[in-house]
Order: sequence, then C-alpha cells, then structure tokens
Amino acid sequence: MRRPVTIKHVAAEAGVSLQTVSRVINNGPNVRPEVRERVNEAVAKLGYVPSIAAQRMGGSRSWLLLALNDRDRTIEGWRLGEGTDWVDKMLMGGMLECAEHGYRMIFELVDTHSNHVEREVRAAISALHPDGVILTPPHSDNPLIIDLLVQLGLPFARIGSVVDGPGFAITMDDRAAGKAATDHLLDLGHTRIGFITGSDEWAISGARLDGYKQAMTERGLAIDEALIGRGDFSFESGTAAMEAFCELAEPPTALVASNDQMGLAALRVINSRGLKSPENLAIVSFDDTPIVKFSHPPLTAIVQPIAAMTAEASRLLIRAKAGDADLPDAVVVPFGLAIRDSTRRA
Amino acid sequence: MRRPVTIKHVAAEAGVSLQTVSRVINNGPNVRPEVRERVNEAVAKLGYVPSIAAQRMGGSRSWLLLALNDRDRTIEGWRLGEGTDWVDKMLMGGMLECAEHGYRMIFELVDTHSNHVEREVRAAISALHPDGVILTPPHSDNPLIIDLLVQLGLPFARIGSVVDGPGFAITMDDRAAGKAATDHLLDLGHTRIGFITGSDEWAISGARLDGYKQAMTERGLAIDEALIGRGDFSFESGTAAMEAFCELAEPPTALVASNDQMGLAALRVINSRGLKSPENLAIVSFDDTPIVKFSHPPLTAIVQPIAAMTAEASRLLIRAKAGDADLPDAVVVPFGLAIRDSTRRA
DNA sequence: ATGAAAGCGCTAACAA
DNA sequence: TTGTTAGCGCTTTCAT
Repeated sequence: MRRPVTIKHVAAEAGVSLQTVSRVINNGPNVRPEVRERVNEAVAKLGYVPSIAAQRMGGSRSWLLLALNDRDRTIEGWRLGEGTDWVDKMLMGGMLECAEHGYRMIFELVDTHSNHVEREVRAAISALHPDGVILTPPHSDNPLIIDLLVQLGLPFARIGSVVDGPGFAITMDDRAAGKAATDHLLDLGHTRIGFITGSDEWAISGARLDGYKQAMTERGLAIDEALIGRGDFSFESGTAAMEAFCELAEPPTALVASNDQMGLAALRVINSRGLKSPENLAIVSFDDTPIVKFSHPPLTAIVQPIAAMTAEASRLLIRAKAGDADLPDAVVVPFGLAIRDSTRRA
Repeated sequence: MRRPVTIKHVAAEAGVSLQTVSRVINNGPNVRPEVRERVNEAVAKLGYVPSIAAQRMGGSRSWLLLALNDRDRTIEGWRLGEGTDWVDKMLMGGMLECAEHGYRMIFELVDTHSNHVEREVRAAISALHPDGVILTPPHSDNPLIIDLLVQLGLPFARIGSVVDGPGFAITMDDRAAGKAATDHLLDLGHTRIGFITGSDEWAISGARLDGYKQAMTERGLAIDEALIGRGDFSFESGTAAMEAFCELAEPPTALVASNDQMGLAALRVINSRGLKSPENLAIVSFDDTPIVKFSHPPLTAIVQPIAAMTAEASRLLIRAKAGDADLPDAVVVPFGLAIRDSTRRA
C-alpha cells in the first residue's frame, strides 16, 4: 500500500519549491522553461496527479460539474427499460467533454415539484462545490433552482429551455426542426401533411408547429386547421389525433409528430386500419429515441442533439470557470434528421 | 453570493467546539444527547452540509465510489443509440444505492486493452481518492487493474466476473439461468431445443450451456450435439448457427440463445424462410436489453440484473469502508425471466 | 522568477 | 464528555 504521491514529492524530486510545482501544474506564469521542464519530468516520473479535493481546499477549482436531472422522470425511464436515452446521451456528451478538460461530471437526481428542491440542490452544491451546474428539463425552467444558483454566483447552463434568463441557454432550433421535418415530406411530393402538436406546457411545442406552418406557407400551401391535431406528447394523445385524421374526408398522406411516442401511436392507428407506412402515410417524428429504430417501418426522425447540447454546456461552464469572458449566453445546437423507411419512396 | 456555511458556523451557533460538531455529524460517541440535539438543530437551522473535499482532506472518507467501464464498448453503445442499457442500469442501481448512504458514484471510461490501463486507473484514483472501485466487464478480470487496487489497499467489486480473486465478486448464476431458460421451454412441451453458445472467451458462455444440458438431462432427454450451435455473441454468429439448425433433418422447435443479438438473428433467419415465432420456433434469449422488447414478436429473455448487481457492489464497498467486517466476498444476485410473445402458446 | 507563510474545512490524536 | 492541537494537499497571498 504505497503512500500516494503528493506535490511535495514532486517538489523534492525536481529540487524546487511547492509553489513552483503548483505553478507548472496550473500553467501559471513566472516559471523558466527550463524549470518547467524539470518539474514536468518529475511529475511524469512519479506519476503525480493532483488531488482535486486538495485543489478545491486550496481555493481553486473543484474540477467537478454537477448535472441535475428530474428524479421521477429519470427513474421511470430506467424502470421501463425501453431505451429512453436522455441520461445515456448526456453522459456521452458531458462526460467525454469533461474528460477532455480534466473535469468530472456528477449526476444527481432532484424532484422538481417537491417544495424542498432548493434544499436538495443546495445540499448537493455544499457537499460537492462544483464549478458549474447543468440543468435539464424541467429543471431548466425552475425559478427556485435558477434563483439559488444566481444567488450562489455559480455558473450554470439550462438545457432545452426557451425562456430567457440567467445562465447559458443551450437549445436546438425547434422551429427550424419543425420546418425541416415538413420540408422533407414536401420534397417527397406530399401536400396534405398532418401535424400532431406537443403539450402547450412546453414552449417547444409551439416552436415546432410554427416551423411546420412556415414550411407549408413557403410552398404556397394553405394551413388546414383540420390537419393540425392537438397532442400532449403521450401515446394516447397521438392515437386520438391520428384517428381524427383518418376520419377526415381527405386524410393526410404524411405526418409530422411532435415526438416519437405520438409518431409510433400514429403508426399503430393506421396499421390497425389495414394501412401501411410509408405507402399510405409517411411519418416523421421528433427526438429519435432508440424505439423508433425498431418499429415497422423504422421512423424517420428529427434528432435531438442531447449529447451535443450537454457537451456545449460543459464547455461553456468550464470556460466560464477558467475566467473566459465574452461567452455567448445562448447557444443553438444543430439538430439532425435521421431518414428511415417511414419516409422512403413516397 | 452568501458565504457557504462551515462547521465553524454550526459550532458557534450551537455553542460547542468544532470537534463536537464533527462527532455529531459522524455519529461518533461521547456526545450527550442534549448536546447532540442542540448541534443537530444548528445544522438544520443553518442548512449545513459538510464539504466532502474537506472531509477527505481531514483523513476521513471521500464519499465517492468510482465505477470503471470499458471505453470502446461504452462509446460504441452510445453511438449506436440502440438502447444498450448497461450504463443506464448501472446508474440506476449504483447511483440510487449510493445516494441512500450519502455517497456519490463517479463514472470513468478506461481502455482495458491499452497498455497504460494502470496509469489511467491510477490517475483517476489519485485525483478522486474514491472509497471504493466498481469494475465491470471486461475490467472485472483485468489483472493489471486488480493488482493495482490490491496494492493500493482500496476496496473493490468485480461485477460479472466468474474467476476467483480478491475483491467482492458480484455475479448472477448463469448456469441456473441457462437451466431456467431451458426449463421454461420444456414446460411448454418442447423437446427438441436448440442452444446457441456465446464466445468461449467468456466463462459465462460455458455456464449457460451447462445449465441447458442439466435441464435437458433432468427431463431424461439426450443431449443432441447437432442442437448446440457455436456462437460468439455476434449477430452474424447467431445467423450462422440458426441457419445450420434449419438445415437439420429435424430442426429444433425451440431455442435458447446466449444473448439478445443472437436471439434476434435467429428470429431474422426463420422469418426469411417464411417461418414465424413462436409457432415454428419458440425463442428465449439472454440479457434482456431494450431491443428484444421491440422485435416481432418480442423475445422472452433472461434478465441480467445489472442494476441489482451494481447496487450490491455499492453496498458492499460502502460497508467495507465503514469498517464492517465479515462481508461476503462473493454475492450471487438473482436473475429474472421476462416472458414475452416469442414463447407464448407453444 | 522563485520561495515562505497562511489558510481552506475538516478529522485524527491528544489532552483536559 | 468535551475542547485543543496538528495536520491532510493544495493554492492563495506576500516577500524576496
């Protein structure tokens, strides 16, 4: 059980003071290249890695980023085990970006709706002293959490939040995505395109619908209100909306669903009526969770860039902590469009 | 930006010394109930939460558990986005268990095959000073990592490792699972049951096969070597094995596949021959990753208890750090059997 | 350009 | 049963 290597050992090995080693480690100024070299050699030779606990105690960074996710939502996703991959994607984007900069990302589950959110968050921060906090929906819009963070003077990023406010706002352009989804169908020759909205409680629902409308209008097509179904992101609401479309004298030949669940619901509805996709209905959904790859046919979907958004959040927070000024207070991350069989050969 | 609350503030508030507060926080002895009460009130009033960095500096626990996953495997899983949910399940089991005890779990990706594994692991440990380390396959059997941990005197758990060695070995009973899968098919009335093995490089492959053989033998059925196909966990190997079965004069009416990929491959093979499951072939696969829920039909599968194993690992490490003696050095976690349409109505 | 001193928040070991 | 002392490993001052 060897004693761990500390900064002292490095200093002794290189024949300099603690302070000089510290300067080298932190890329500080005022060190002759020659000395710097010698210290680095000692570091390498001894396999020295600074203790982040000690660094933090010394008044420097903690090299920790705290990511807050909604407890119920996350656990429910895990329990179902159906591949809701928010957490996976966050890790992919956040962890890898953090690792790039010597940072670590710590996950924490918090009840948004509980009245002691503030206490939960405060406790996590007191224990960890993170250099920054990443908020995911629905925390991204929680005023209690945001106010606390502001009060604490801790840099934070709000992922997927469209409301203005302090902290870095990391989003995708939902309006543009709604337009891209619709354009894809228009390009395939469709003109009667249905749209199923998300819940009004989410600002992104309106944005996605706006994109649809813009795409239609730009091609000189009138907006037919009968082709706009009201959903709330649930499978059931998708089913209801699609069934209404089917009752129309002239049902849509293509559909944009505001999330995967509703897209799959629509597919199920037409299947139960003996219809198929893409022959009778081309479908584009939003989010691109794993499930849409396994439906028959697999669904074309707008890819929500969760990993990229989390990576961007991490990058900004790390730069903020490093003292970097003039950082954008909002970043729009490009979305993707995964084309699959539900929109092939129109 | 309020100054954070430290142990000093609590001490002042309660009118006692730092040490007494420390004792209360750590449930130490030698504190009058009355004083303890007073301190707790001060803690609650001030919303005090100890800094784990400072606790660790003071020579106590770091309240951190380090979980090591294979870099390539993990990233590949994320990249594909097909819901390989090892990480998700680990978080679910590990994080929740850790939270229960005031611990945090930090994830780290490490290249098993790299020749600087040791350096990578050592660096993570030096930086974090975790109280314990959780190893997942293939790290669980990596002698470089294991030796390092032993040398460091750090408690660690090896998940899914069947080889003997130091550290806590957390496993599921793969032999029993192989038997349970086979028994399930036997109970349905099948007698010609095929088996596709995993790669010989994994000890679990042999265990699963043994379970199959035992189940067959116990029912007085002979082991037909022609019904044992050699696979290596890949989709392709599953395809090859199933195709060989189909060429038999008397093909199997049921199948146990040593993982989901090969189970899905078998399903694909029979579908391409105009056959269906479960009518022509009842299928049970191993692992129960999300994808088997979305095949047609969904596959019955042995559920690998990843969350439970990680939770158990966390529990043991935390207890070990707490000084708990007589802990088991091996724990077998019960597996599950998720029955789905691929084995209904035989 | 470098080193010495003080202190971060906490816990061990010791004394009272 | 309590309080006092001395660190833990590092980074800030501030000297030199």
